[in-house]
Amino acid sequence: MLGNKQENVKERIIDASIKLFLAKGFAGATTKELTDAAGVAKGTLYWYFSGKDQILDEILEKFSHELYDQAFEKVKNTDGNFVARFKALYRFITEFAREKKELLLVSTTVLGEIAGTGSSAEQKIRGIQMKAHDFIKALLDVGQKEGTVRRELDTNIQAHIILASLVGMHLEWCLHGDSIDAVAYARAYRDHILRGLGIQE
Amino acid sequence: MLGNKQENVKERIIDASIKLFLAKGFAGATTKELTDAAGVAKGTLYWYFSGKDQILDEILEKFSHELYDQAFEKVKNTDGNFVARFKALYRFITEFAREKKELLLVSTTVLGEIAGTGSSAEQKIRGIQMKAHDFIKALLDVGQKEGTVRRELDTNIQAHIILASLVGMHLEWCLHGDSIDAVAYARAYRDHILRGLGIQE
Amino acid sequence: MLGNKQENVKERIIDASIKLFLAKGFAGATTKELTDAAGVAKGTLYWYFSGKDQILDEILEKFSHELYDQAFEKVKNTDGNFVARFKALYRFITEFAREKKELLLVSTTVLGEIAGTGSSAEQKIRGIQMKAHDFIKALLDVGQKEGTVRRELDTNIQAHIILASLVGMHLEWCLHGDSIDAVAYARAYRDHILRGLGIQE
Amino acid sequence: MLGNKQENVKERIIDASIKLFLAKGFAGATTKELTDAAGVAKGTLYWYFSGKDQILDEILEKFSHELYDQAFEKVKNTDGNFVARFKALYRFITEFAREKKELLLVSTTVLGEIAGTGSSAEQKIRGIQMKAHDFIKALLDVGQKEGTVRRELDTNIQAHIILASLVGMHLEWCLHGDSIDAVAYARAYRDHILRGLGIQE
DNA sequence: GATGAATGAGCATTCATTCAT
DNA sequence: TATGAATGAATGCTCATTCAT
Repeated sequence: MLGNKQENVKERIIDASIKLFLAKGFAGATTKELTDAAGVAKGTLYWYFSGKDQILDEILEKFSHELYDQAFEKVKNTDGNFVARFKALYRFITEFAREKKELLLVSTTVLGEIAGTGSSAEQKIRGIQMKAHDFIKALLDVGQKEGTVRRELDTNIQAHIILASLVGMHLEWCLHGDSIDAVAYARAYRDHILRGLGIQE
Repeated sequence: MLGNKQENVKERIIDASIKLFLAKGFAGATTKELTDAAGVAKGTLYWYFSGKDQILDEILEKFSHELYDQAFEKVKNTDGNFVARFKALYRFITEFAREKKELLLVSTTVLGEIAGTGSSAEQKIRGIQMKAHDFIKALLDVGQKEGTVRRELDTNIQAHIILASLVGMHLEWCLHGDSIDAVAYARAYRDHILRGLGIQE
Repeated sequence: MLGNKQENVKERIIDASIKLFLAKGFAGATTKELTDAAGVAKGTLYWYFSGKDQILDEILEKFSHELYDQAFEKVKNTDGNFVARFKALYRFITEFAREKKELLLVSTTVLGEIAGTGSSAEQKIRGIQMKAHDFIKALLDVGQKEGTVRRELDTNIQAHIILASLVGMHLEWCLHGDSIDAVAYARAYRDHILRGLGIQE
Repeated sequence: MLGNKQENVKERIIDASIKLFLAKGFAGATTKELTDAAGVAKGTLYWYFSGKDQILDEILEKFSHELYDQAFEKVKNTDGNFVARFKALYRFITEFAREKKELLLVSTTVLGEIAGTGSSAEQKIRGIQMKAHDFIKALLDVGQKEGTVRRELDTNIQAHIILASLVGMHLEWCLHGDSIDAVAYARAYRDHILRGLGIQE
């Protein structure tokens, strides 16, 4: 089908862009590199996207949908107390990180580059972060009610801390990815956060 | 003295660069903007620096020296157990963050942009992170020996986690700086990490 | 009939092109705009025309035929002296300008854009102008013989002047079309030219 | 002096642009051709101008000042009746056309190309034309009061006609410049207009 | 030391044209 | 006939860097 082929080209451009934005930054990756890597002509980029900006936008959209939306869905369908739900969330994110490492990393690393530019990508990232923050805060609130999460903690701040920890962890993976045992690291990180919330296993 | 004036110009360029790299990213800030903000002519930049790259190098050098070297010095001169020493470290970093917010942030945010480029700035950042990691690991090792830090934790991984948390925290400040009570947030973050290490206050 | 439909498509492309060349100039109007306005796909343009250039060629052809050829025919069939024939010519042009304003204007306005390019369109415009010049000169020569047009005037130059006046008038309509009473203006212009030829009404 | 050299470069770019806009149209002349013809690098254009548009703006500014402002000044300082003043105006324009042929022509030929674009150049052209129209109308009004210009003519329309005639004459020069005896043509044109105003020599 | 005019490689983007369907 | 995805040369423009003054 035509539809398949078309989507294929668009997908190839996005995939190439994810890899190149990660390796060279958003500003550092040129459209020529993008299209060369995708195996299409320069002009083809502009048939599928309005410009470089929109590629980043679609990457973030994809990230938001594939990671957070699905993660939240997963957690909603998980029974048990806060610990079980947080572990489910963490497991999903860790698995995602293994399969779609670059998609996760590019969303994190581009963040510093575009923060403060007022671009539509920045709006989108802020939106994603806000949604994630609110979701985690709601999770923590339930955790406090059921007595799993320490009562005296400010769930708003703790949600910020958890998100910041995740972002920091992703950046570490980006910088030291090869020299780290990702599975052990992720588990240690998860337990660190749980202890930080006053939860002893 | 001439010497003073020279240093003054160089310092002005660095200060302007810190602000602009933070606001627009490294690639996004142009040399014209840098020199305009510093109040010098375009050519002057090349009297003091070999190019844009070297400005970033010197910023990272400055960051490494002013934050980590001094922080480590401070901690070395602090008596008491791990908790006291970690709090001293954390206090220094927090105070630094208040006084030289941009210097701290630019070092963090530029990170994602240049990771994977193989530039000299990337080497420098990796070096700084490694030094910081080793220092914190050593701190944790001592903490384990004195019984403050949980024995079963892998201090190598925990050092990574602590560093990642700091980086994540700085990025949060960068993105949501205005809507966050920095002092309360920093204290909560510190205690979160301590609990993550198995330390109950 | 298929034949009808084909002509219809071609006609639609030409009509859309006339409007767009007028609004945006020849170089300023893109093939996408042309085909969008005509309601056909981009590729279709190349079934009916060899390229953008040929559209302009056909517009000029159409213009040459519909305006000048018919105007000359009309004048040839008009009895009476020079004044009657000139008025007939002028009336035809004015009526044409009312009905097919854009066709007339595009032929005039594109002129400046393509003059000196050596394109086939330029050849065609020169040819049209030359034909018009010769026709008007012949008209003036007869006028002189019958004693209507002043004897001492150089009919070659006067023909140039009349043509230049027509072109200038059309450009004025293009620039100030809305703020001008076209009928009064055209009549005043006609009488101005007649007086310029030494003819008092 | 530096000032001289700088002005020289800017002047060279403007002169080259006038020639190229005339030969290839505004859209048809590329920045590379402009800078090659001026003997400077591509980037230099952007040191002196904000872009191609601004070159056209400055050309029109120059045209407005050098032709109309000075022509109007000349006419104001001319004694005698309308005929004397109109001849002075015409003489100035004709002399200008001989010395700065291209500047005059480019202002006329670009007109059709940019009409309707809403560009700043279009605003400027309209402004120039309006100023010229008002000036000529005022001249005609005085001519009517002193009894030189026919009373029953609408000076507003006659001013339009005179301007349109001038524009048409310039375009003729552009198209048939080489095959026309400019001096004889200009004089014939002038007398044609005067007769059109009801003035017999 | 300091300037800023000048450079030109490189950038994102446009668009007339082609061609498989 | 008609389509529209794909092309790539060409465009206007940017910007790190150089260098004569």
